[in-house]
Parts: sequence; C-alpha cells; structure tokens
Amino acid sequence: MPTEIPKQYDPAAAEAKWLPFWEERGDFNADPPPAGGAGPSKPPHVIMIPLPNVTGALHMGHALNGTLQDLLTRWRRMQGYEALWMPGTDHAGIGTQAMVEKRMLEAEGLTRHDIGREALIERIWKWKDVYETRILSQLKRLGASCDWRRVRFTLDEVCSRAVRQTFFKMFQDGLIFRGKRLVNWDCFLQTAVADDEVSEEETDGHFWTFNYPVVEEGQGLRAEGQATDKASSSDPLALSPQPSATAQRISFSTTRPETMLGDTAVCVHPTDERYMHLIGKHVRIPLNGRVIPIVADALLADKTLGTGCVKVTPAHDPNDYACWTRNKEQMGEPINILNPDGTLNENAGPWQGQDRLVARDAVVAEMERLGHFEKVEDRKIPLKHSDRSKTPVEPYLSEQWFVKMDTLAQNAIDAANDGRVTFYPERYKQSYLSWLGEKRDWCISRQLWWGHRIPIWSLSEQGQEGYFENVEASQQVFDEINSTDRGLDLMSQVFGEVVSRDVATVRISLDETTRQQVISICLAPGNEDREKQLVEFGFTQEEDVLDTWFSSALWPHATLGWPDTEHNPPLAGQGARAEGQGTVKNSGPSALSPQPSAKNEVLSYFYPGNVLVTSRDIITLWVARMVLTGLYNMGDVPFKHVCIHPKIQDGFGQTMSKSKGNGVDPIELIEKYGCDGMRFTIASFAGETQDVRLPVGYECPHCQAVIPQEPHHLKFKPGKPKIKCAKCKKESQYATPNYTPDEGELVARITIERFEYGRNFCNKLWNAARFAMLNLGESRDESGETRAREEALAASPPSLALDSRLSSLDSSLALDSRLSSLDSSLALDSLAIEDRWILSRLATVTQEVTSLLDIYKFDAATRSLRDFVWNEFCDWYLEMIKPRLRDEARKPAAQRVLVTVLDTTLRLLHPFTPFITEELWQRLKEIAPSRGLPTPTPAADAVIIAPWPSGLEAWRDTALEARFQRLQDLIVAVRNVRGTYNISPALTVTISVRCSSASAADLEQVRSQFESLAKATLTARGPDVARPKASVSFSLGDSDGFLPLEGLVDLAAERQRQQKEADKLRGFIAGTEKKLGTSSFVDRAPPEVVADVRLTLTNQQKQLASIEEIIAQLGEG
RNA sequence: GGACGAUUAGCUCAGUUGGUUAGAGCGCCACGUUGACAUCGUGGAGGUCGUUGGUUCGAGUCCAAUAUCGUCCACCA
Repeated sequence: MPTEIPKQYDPAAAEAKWLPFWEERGDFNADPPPAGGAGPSKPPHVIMIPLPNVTGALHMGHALNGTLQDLLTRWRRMQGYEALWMPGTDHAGIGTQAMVEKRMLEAEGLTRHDIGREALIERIWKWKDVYETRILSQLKRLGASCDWRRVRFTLDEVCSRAVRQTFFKMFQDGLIFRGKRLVNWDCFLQTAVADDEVSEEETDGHFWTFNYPVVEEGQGLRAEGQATDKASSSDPLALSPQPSATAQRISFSTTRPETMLGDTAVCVHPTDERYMHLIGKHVRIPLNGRVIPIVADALLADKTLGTGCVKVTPAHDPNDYACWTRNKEQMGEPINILNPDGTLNENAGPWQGQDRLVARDAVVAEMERLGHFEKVEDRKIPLKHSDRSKTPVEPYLSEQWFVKMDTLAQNAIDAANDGRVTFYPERYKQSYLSWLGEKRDWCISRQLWWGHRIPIWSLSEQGQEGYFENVEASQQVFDEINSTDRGLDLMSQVFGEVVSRDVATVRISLDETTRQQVISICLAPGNEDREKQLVEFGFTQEEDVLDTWFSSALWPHATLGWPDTEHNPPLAGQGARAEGQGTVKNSGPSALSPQPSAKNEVLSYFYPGNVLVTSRDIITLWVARMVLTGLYNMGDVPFKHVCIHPKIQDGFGQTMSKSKGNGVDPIELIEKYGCDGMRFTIASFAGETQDVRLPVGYECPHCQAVIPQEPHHLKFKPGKPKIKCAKCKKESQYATPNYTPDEGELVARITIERFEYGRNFCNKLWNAARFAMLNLGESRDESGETRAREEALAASPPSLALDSRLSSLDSSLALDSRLSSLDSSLALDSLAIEDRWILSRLATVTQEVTSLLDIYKFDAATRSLRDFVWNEFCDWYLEMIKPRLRDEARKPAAQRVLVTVLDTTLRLLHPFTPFITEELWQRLKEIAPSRGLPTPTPAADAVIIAPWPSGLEAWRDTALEARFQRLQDLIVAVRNVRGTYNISPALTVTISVRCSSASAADLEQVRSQFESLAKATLTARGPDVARPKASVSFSLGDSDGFLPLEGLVDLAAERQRQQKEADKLRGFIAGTEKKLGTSSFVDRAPPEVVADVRLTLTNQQKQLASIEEIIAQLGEG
C-alpha cells in the first residue's frame, strides 16, 4: 500500500492541501483565448458574484450563494468551458458609512462633522480593508474558485471609471436631471436616511381637527400662480384675520398642525357629495392668509376617513407630494417650512426659528385664537424613527439627482419578455417586470461622503433682471442652449479652448427657488486637469455621492474593464499572493497598470455573461438595473439566466442578516462539519420553493450537550453574557456577532445539526473510496520491479506544477503495466449482472444530475447523487462484489468496474464537494492511474480539470435494472423475515425460492452475492420448488421464498403474520376490483391505465393465492 | 391593500405533465461491533397531504373560497 488511508475523512487537512494546489496551478484563472491561437477555443462561461457589502463579515446566506456559484463554475469548467467567476466587493455607501460613524460615536463621541470629509473617508477605507480581507478569506475557505487575480471593488480605479463614463453618457443623453424629492430626514444627524433604515414606532400623539374658510368668488382671490409667491404671504396681518361668520368652512384633521404653514391645497374626493360643489374654489389659511385651491384627487382623499377632506403639504408628506405631482398646475410649488435642523424656516413667518414641536403648539393656539380650531383627541400615531439616531424623521423635500427611466426601463422589460433574460424559477420574472413597469425615475444622489462623488461641477449666477420671471420661457432658452453648440461656446470660455463633447457636457437650468441660472458641467473620466480648471473658475463639485446601486448596476461590464476597449483590465499581482487574501489597494492612480493588448479581449470574450445567482430581495434594486445599464452601455444583456435561490433563516424564521445579529459565520460550520459537508448540505437546500430554516444550537464546552438558541441570545447585552447548559448546569461564554469571547475562555460554539447530513455523506464517500482503494491494491505483485517504480514515484514531488503532467503521465504508463491483466478492452455484456446494473444506474444518475444542474435544481441533483452513492453504490454494489474481490479469478473484472464507477462518481461530485473529491482523486491516481471502460485511459491530473461525465447512454439498460430490482426485493424479503423473527445475524439460514426459470438463472448468476447479502444458503430455485414443511414464507408476486425455520420460530405466530398479510392484500384487491367494476372508469380512463390496473389486480391475486397456500400448509403443520 | 410563496411523518423537507399501497434525512423502537464506514449496518413504527367546496372515471397534484405563516411592494390625513 502506498499510504495508509485513515478511517475518517479529515476535512481540515484536505482543505489546507488542495486550495493552494489549485491556486498554484492556476485552475481558477480564466482568460480569453490567445490572439491568433490555433485550434478550437473554449466557449466562455461567466458568473459575476453578487458583490458582498464591506459592512461586515459573511453569513450563511452568502455561503449558500457562494456555494451555488462555485458549483456551477466548477461544473462548467469540467464541461470544457473557460469558466470565469468574477469576485469583488461593494462599498455599500450608506451601510458602511453608518457603521463607521456609529463606531466612532460610541468609542470617541465624534460625529462626521467633527472630523470632516477627508478624515472620515480615510477611516472608512481602513474599515473596508479589514472587512474586504475578511470577506475574501471567507469565500476562499468555501472553496470558491473565483479568478482571484480579477478581484474588484466598486470604488477602485476600474469601477470608478465605468461609473464616471456612464454618468457622463447619461448626462450627455439628457437622461440625468435634477429634481425635488421627499426623503426621510434625520434632523439630529442632518442627513437623509434610506427607507430601510427607518422603523416605525407607535408614539403618543394628538389628532387635531381644524377648518379653513372658503374664499367667496371675487373676494381676495389671486391668480393661481401667485399662491406660492412669498410676497403674498409675507404680511398675514394685511388680510382679515377673522372670517365672516357666514363664510363656509371646510374641516380636516392632522397630526402635525405646523405643516399647515406649508399647505398648498386641500383635497377632497371627486365624487364626495359633501364637497363636490367646492372643487375648484379656494380656501384661506388663517395663519398666514395664503389662498390655496380645493382640489379633487381620488387617490389621496378617502370619503370614509375623518371629515373626508385632507390638507395637502407636498413638501412634508409623501402622499401629499404624490398628489401634488398629479395636480401641479392647480397647486403651485411645494413649500418647505423646515430647516435641516428641524426648526422652521422663513416660510413659517412669525414662527421662524422655532423647533417644529414648539411651533406645533403655537400654531394650534393661534388657530384656536382665530376660531378655526374644532377639536383634539389623543391617539397612538405610527411615527418613523431613524435607526441610527433613534429620533423621529421628517419627510423633507430636497434637491436630488435622477435618472430618467422610461426608455431604459422599457428596454429591460423587453429583454425579459423576449427571453434574452430568463428567470429560474420563472415566477420571479413577474416582480422584475412589475417593478420596471412603474418606470419610476431613479433617485441616484445620496447625502453621504462614502461613495462616487457626482461628477458635476456647477456655478449659479444671477440672470439679468426679469430674465427668469417666466419659468417656461427661460427653460426654452436653456433647452436651446443645451441642444446646440452654444453650450460649447460657454465651455470654451471656461477652459480657454474648444473642448470636445466627449470630454465635457454643459447644461443650463433654472433654480426655481433662488431664481438663478445654474451652469452644470459634467466631465468624462480622466480629465483631472479640467476639474482643477473648473474649480479655479469658481465652479464647485456636487457634494452628494451616487447611490451604491449605480456602481453595482455596472458590475458585469465594469469589472471587465469597460469603457476601456483598448486594453485588458489590470490583474492583481499573480504569483505573489501567497500571503494574502488582500486585494491591491486601488485608491492610488498608479497602483495598477493595464495589461498591454490592442483591444480589450477580456470584455469582448466574457461579455455577456451566463448566469446571475442571487436571492429575490434584490431583483429590483440590482438585477433590473444591471440589465438596464448593460443594455445601455454594452447594447446587450449582462447575463442570460437569473437563478434565484432561497434565503437562509434562523431557527425562528427570521432571515439571517448582519443587522439582526443572527448571522452565523460559515467558517464556524466549516470547522465543525468540514467545508464539503457544509457545501453538500447547503446545496441540498437550494430548491425552487422554500426558504431554509436553520435552527442553531450552542454546544456546551463542558458536557457537549446542545443548548438550543433562543431569541434572547441574539440580543445585544453589555459585558460578556453567558449561556447555561440545561444538562450540566454549567455556564460558558458563547459567540455571537455582537462580541468576541475572551481569550482562553471555554466557549459554547455554534452547531447546526442539519449539517451532519453533509458531513456524514462525506465520511461515507470517504470510506467507500477507502474500501475500493484497499481492494484495488491487493492484486499487485510485490516484485522488486514494482517497488522500484513506487519508490521512483514517491521520490518525485507531488505534481503541483503544470509541467509535471508529462512526468506523471510517464509514471502512470509504468504503473499501468502492473495492471496489465486489466488493460484489455472489457466488453459490457461479459460483465456480471451487478456490474451492468451499477453502470446503468451511474449512466442514469449522470444524465439526471447534468440536466438538473442545467435548470438550477441543486436540491434534486444533490439527492440524486446521495441516493446513488449511499443506497446503490455502497449498500448494494460494494456489498455484492465483496465475494468476488476475495476470489482471484473473478476479481479483475470487479476491480475494473469498481474503479470506473468511483472515478465517474468523484467527477460528478466534485462541483458539490471539491476537497474530498480532489483528495480521493489524487490518492486513486497513485493506485490506478488509468481507468475506465471498456478501455482504460489515463486519469486527469486533478479532478478539478477532469472532464464532466457524459456519453454513458450505452450503459443504460432498463430491463436489466428491473431484473436487478427483483433480486433486491428477494434479499430484502429474507432480511425482513430475519428481522421479524429476530434471527441472529450470526446464523446462516437456508432458503428455497419458487420463481420463473429466467429469475432462477439470474439468481444462480449472483448466487454467492445473494447468499452473502441475505446471510442465507440457497438450496433450491425454479418453478417446481415446493414449500418445505414448517417453514416461514414470503410472497413477492412473481416469486415465493421458503425458509425452514422449525424450532427457531413460532409457527402459530407465522400463521398470524401471513393472515395479516393476506388481509391487507384482500383489501387492496377489493379496491382494485371495485375500480375495475366501475363502468365509468373502464370506459373513460385511457386504455393503458386500465390495462395497468388489470395487471396489478392479476399480480395481487397471484400473490394472495401464494399466501393462502402458505397459510393452508401452515395449518397442516 | 396588492403580488408571490408556503401549509405533506415528532422535526426539516421532496413529491416532475392528475393514475396502483404518498417518499427522504434527522429523531424514535428492536437487533447488530461479519475485514470500508458506529459520522455505520439490518429491520420496524409513524401521515384521513391546513380547512371547505368544485372539476374529473380518478386529486397531495387542477379550480374557487377560507385560515395561518413568510417575503416583496404600496399605504396608514
């Protein structure tokens, strides 16, 4: 034996060994075919990783995502594709900045305003370096066969350039515009917060009802356009504070009375009979005398709620804002009454400068004084709070940048509708389409510092007197400038020379608030000098950064080097990466240099990609936007398939996430169950429907009992909380994402029992292979010549380098000669029945797994493989060939089939369990360097590059599988009898079988195998076998078995057992007969179904007859 | 409120276009350490497929309603 094979698979050792082996060989790398290279080139297969955020470490959800992508990548690589899996991470603007700011505030009491933009960004880069390193090393531990030379980060040079170019192109095409939008404003932190960063809390509040007086025709009514004119509202006392007693009033309710100062309308339902006659009339806001219209809007007003009438404050309420967009021409501009710090601004008149909550009471008092207060009641109000500051957020109207979505969205819709992009499972196409169908403009600006700063420099200036009085006319002038070369003239003034439209684009617009004209210049990437010129000229760059999704939307082509079509994208230093998971820091301009080449072959070869693997919650945010930008920048979709996999939940049904603190680090599970065990289990989860629930436990370090996780374990507590073991009552620290246990402390580690499934499977595979290898080696002669070869082989270093292929081929040829008796071609029909059976099953499984992977049914593929390996290969085949392996004459053929099945199985399993299969492949290669049927061929150097099994259809033989099934049934029946009567396994029983001559022939062929599996001696078989006296029997329909067990069993009990069996059968027969007696069934069901049922009936009757005969004989004694 | 999914054995889940007696893993019970594997082997117990209707010769599977849970989206003067 070349090496001892341990009885247990050691995952850690294999993982440590084969990861560097593959990396050093360059197996993960994918490159375009060399220019002018001869021979057929491989087709590409591309997967872009759903870039993890650098906000924190990966959890099991990422492990699932990564496992599936690696599985697909390894599978396609084996199929002969140039398989690229592109790795990288996302800067995740809001999340990362918030995380760093939070830490800073907690640890040092500093806010970002204290340290400034530069210093904050510097801190975030440091954070990013730490977590990027951690994330990439987690992925590597998973066995992720990414092309690590190509790792990208959304803020690196290559991605930044793509962002700048896309923004520039969109700006040039007029797709980018500025507009107002309601955001969730955190008055404490003075920043906008995203919708998913606010949470609702029930708060004690009040529900006031007020009224506004309706303005009679001709009385103080102003032109609509002037309703928002500040001059008109600057002097409320100029208007009558007291409405005439007879004036009609309109009542409404509010929880935020101060927003009355910003009302621009009141709204009623168009069919509300109480108010229909008022629609189009006006009311006066008593607080400031402003006159606002009464509008009809069926979406905003609800006849059944409150008074049926609602005040409209577009600047401070999302619904009101939506109403405003529908009724703009009647209402005029929204009026913002807030300062960024939550105090009221100049639009609040006398209340300017007061905090909004102070002003609220003052406004109520004033309304009461003026006689427009009706009532107030206490009420619980759901109020949005900022997750970060825990203070209430205010809806706040602010200037934002948008991408116009109509055409872009339509193109992405078309791509899914005409099948250029296909979803697996199909139903997710619907979420994609319905979201895109809204075509809501994409707000791309964020009031953050961490991200891609918007590449626009602008200059505001006062126009000539009266120039901007008419908004529409001004806009026309601007449009003309924007659409002609007059914009270029403007730029040549700034830059002192004529600049090309490919370098800079200018747009002039009107700021409706300040009545100034705004000159905005957008620069294409790579124009740092011009940026300086602009600043010197007095332009200032936008403070805001771009939405994170803007850069991740470009991921599929940005990572391939777009927009550079002349050079391949730069690679990180290959070879010298042994020490580090770290990437090259790309913040410096000269950190990387592009690979020389005449064109970007990487981009043209690898775009478009093949499949995107992700979970459903980012179909809209990310998937749709990648399709949209791919079509826009590249003219083609970024991927053909979108594979949506389940989400991982904890034991309580909560999705695992960083923010919930319920995430489990895959590394913990890899260390406990082995990487392959984890991967195999996780792949078995990935079906089409259900999310995956993973009940978590903690293993008591004192007694190894498992303590189930409870919700309170996940809550953050100060100090180092301990967990108490229910069994041994001892306490220990435990690991959660919230803190790290103390050094040297005994820690209750995470366990998830479901992962034993995969671990046990790996161990089973290991031992099956161990058995095979032990039995492949034995037949060798131990001549001096062989030993010399073995020594020579041992002396040569492990075949790590690529050029070792030749030498290993040499040695394999040499080793081959030792198995010369097996070299010759082995005809299929000369093989034993179990050989042909296992080959047939193998061919079927190969076909199944391949077609299941084609449609991303990982769970079914995993099951199919497990069932084959465990229940067919191990339980039946290995058991059946044991007698043959002890028989020198029959041994060689069994060995040949055994090694072939093992070889193919390892290849089928490699994408699922890469480490153990490589470990076994390399060991097997030493023992059997050539294998296969009918003629052995040298095995590949590594299973990672071995060809995926295919073309095995000739091995399939369904008739033979059916014959084998009968044999299996017979053996199970004997075991059943043994089990029922508790016959010691040490005791060999005798059996005679009454069956057809054909079955008898089969049985004779596998007699020794049968006898060893059933622990029985076969005394007779054939159609004429008679039942021996005092025997226990079974009936299988087409064959009956008789076991003389007199003295061992109670024959009365046997009679009872047979009676029970007969009764059961009679029940079935009655059912079947009834069915066949129903004319509607016989007449209407398809003939083949009826024939099937008739056959069933015949079999049941035959079987019953056998049992009845047995019972009769038992009665005789 | 809208869309989608789920509900099958004690637990976690499969169940392909409707067709004989609904499956697996874990757990449970009994027996077993025979030369690959106790992370194992052999046998066994355990389910009126959430509920109610309907279509059909026939429904876990198709349709309708309903309940519960989950996810996404919208909304809550």
